[in-house]
Amino acid sequence: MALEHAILVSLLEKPGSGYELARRFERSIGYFWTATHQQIYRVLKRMEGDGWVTVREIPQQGRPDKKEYSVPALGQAALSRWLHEPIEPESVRHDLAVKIRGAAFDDPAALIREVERHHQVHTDRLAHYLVGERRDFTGPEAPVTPDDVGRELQHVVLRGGIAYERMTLAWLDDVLATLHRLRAER
Amino acid sequence: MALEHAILVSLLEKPGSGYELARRFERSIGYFWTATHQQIYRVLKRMEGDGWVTVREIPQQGRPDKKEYSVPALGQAALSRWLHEPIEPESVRHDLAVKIRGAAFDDPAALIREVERHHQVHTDRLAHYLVGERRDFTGPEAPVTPDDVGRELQHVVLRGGIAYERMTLAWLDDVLATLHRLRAER
DNA sequence: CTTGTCTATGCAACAAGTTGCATAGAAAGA
DNA sequence: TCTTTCTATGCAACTTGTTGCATAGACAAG
Repeated sequence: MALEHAILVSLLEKPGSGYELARRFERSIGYFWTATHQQIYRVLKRMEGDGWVTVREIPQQGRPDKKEYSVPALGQAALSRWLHEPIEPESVRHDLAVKIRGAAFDDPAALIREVERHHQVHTDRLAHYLVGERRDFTGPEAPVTPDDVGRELQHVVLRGGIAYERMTLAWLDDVLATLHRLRAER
Repeated sequence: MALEHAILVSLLEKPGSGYELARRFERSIGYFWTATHQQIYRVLKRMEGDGWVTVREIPQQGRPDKKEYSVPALGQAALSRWLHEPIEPESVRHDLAVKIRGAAFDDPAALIREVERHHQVHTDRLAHYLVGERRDFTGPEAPVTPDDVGRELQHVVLRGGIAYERMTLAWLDDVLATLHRLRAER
């Protein structure tokens, strides 16, 4: 499982509670790794048992106490081990592609709205990435310190997200053009 | 679950056995939807129970009998229903992105080989797609018949795969350049 | 004053996906 | 001849991931 490792990375970048992790998985990290809060709480429990994370209870006034997790040496070692293992290039699960091929046995034109909806979602994601990029990665390049290494690596991952959204939008345009053409020719 | 629907699409395109489906899921369909043979057999059993597919036993000499599945009206109706439901834009699981961000807490240069390996895999996939495209989708465009609709839709999905691989390769080049730069600056 | 949202954690049940193993004959290669 | 690969199907056990629900105080909107 790589959820454990995604959590380790996120906690190394910044310690936080399960709840905070869940929100990060809806934003930055969630764009290339998704997880629900139930999953995160369960895995955190196991990781705590394995000594990969340590907890610090933080009492709060007016809201439930939170458990702030951070990563001790044992957890960082576990991450290192994983980093040195080869992994399989990702396997995709692309519902929309299945639908498009399936539309041959139904009405292809009926898919236009669905594709437009996806187009909108990806447009929004791209805009969101670009805002984040302008906010976090502009300005003069400072000399390389350990922190800048992390910043550079976060930036290259973000550039990947941007490239992915742009490619997807161009492809969805292609899909829409194809669906419109098929409808016109029918 | 969408595996059922991916199977319906594949069987509508061409009836076949569980074994044949498993192989298709390693090739064309598998590039946007993966499944192992155990999963396929199990789901086919359930779909048979639901009347979404029908079986025809085909005795063979010299090798085990095979069960050829095809899709009756009930299955096609199930597919239609799914096609008219909205779906969530896919959630990605991109191990490599997690590794890249994680490398900030280890040695980024150690990731170079892994990234190169992924680059090679995606280069091969792209080449494979391009061969398939030349084989199946070149030549003069025939007038639009129902079969051509399917062909057009398969082509636009394949173009999506090609665009994805090209984008990924460009991004991996960016990642490699970044990792080399960080190593040089260290 | 009631409804809804936010913070914060968690259990239980279920669905989906993975891994390991088993069978078994045919054909091809070492 | 022996081993491997291919065709063809399947069970059992396990790991992951999803869905529904529960608790509970604070705060904001209607």
